[in-house]
Amino acid sequence: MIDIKLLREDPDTVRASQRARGEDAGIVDQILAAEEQRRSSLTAYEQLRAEQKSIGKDVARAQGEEKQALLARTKDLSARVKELDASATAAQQEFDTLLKRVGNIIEPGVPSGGEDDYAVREIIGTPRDFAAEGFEPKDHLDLAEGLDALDMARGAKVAGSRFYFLKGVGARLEMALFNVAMQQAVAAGFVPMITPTLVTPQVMAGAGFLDAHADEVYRLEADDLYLTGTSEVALAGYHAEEIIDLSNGPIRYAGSSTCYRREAGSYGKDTRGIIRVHQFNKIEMFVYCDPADAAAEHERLLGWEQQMLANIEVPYRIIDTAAGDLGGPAARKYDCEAWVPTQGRYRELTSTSNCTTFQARRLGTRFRDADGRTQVAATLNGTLATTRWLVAILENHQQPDGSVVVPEALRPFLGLDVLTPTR
RNA sequence: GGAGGCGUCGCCUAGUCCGGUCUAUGGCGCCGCACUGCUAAUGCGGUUUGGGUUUAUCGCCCAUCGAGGGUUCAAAUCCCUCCGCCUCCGCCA
Repeated sequence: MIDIKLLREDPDTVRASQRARGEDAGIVDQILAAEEQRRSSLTAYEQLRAEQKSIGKDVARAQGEEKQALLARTKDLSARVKELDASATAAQQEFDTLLKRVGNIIEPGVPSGGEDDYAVREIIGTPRDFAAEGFEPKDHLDLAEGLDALDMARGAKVAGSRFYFLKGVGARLEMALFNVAMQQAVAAGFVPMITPTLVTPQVMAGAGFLDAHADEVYRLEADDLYLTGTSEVALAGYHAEEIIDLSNGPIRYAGSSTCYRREAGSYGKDTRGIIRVHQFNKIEMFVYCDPADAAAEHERLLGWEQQMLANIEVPYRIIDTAAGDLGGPAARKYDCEAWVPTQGRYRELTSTSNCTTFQARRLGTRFRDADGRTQVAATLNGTLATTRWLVAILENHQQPDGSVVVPEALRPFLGLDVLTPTR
């Protein structure tokens, strides 16, 4: 949720942000009208309510006929107060509904447009030339099956399409990767967290995942809970309705969780292997900080992602996601995309978003600034490792015989230098 | 799953039985001022959060006693539902 004060004082910035996202700029005027309505009906209610309370005190003191007269008056008043209360509540709801439809104000410099209008910020490393090496690279599924590291067929048997078993060295590789990620996070001062993967509707909505992403989310109707698609959700809810202490700098959490995504509307896309699956694991960085520090913290998160990507030694690029592809809560988003040789293109491995105060405002997470006043905190998130990283590791480090060289940084955690095919 | 107890503005706590004078008591902590050679002690004042009004301030008003409903002219207080914590019983990885 954006700041109504900003919308009131600088509606043009909000309109420009909406246009860059390809969304309705006209909503700004609707909100201003609804806000006007909200305030006037609230004032009307409060005035009458004050009168009612004041007469209430007289009632308590009065006796006999005087008391009866006051009671008659205040009975009538009571009914009118109820009416005004109802209309003030309705105006507030109308206003809230409209305000929640506005995405976060994009940061200056974010490219306008949709999914394909990203700007490439940097390209790191060079893809291997398999032709020059004299062999055709296998895709991650062929490699993993050769290593007996992945069982898609039985995943489908047990849970349906887009489910899988990581097996043997596949399971070990993921655990090694996650251990490296957690070790790095702890060294950087992050507090490790293993989070709930089921959350209440309030938390899911507060984190911003019931707006545009509602189709993506699994819901457990019998219990009125949602399965989270990232530990960001639980970590955003962690300090909901709290005033947190940021006087010692940002609070940084490294969340580890299984992630669940319905992948609705992606039928036929990425059906091979574990690029796009309903369930995977992830280590996620999540930060609460002073909004004034948020842009700098965003760069730091990107830096930690890059440090982690360097550990797996794959070529990748960094893109500055276009406004229309940001999702509601993000003001800016950088994705790191690794080169996938058999696809001849870059695929997302990490994503770091600066949500500024958007999430925290809705969740009620505030801090005390230097003047002792409460202010809405900023939240940011970024990926440190996911199951999908295995795709990039396997494909980029494969050898002609189907074996895979283990990146140096993973070896101490995996206990293997090379993964060798079993068939 | 069953029975009982509890939930008050940072922490502790009074108030709930019996609705109105609660503008929620007191202590601790914290902040400011005064006093003091310094510290301590002492005294005085302040100290939930959100919103409205005004906006340079002061101020005034509304809401907030776990959450949401209800009864009533009036609810921390009475009723209902839910949540959380504690104790006991039952069941079970």
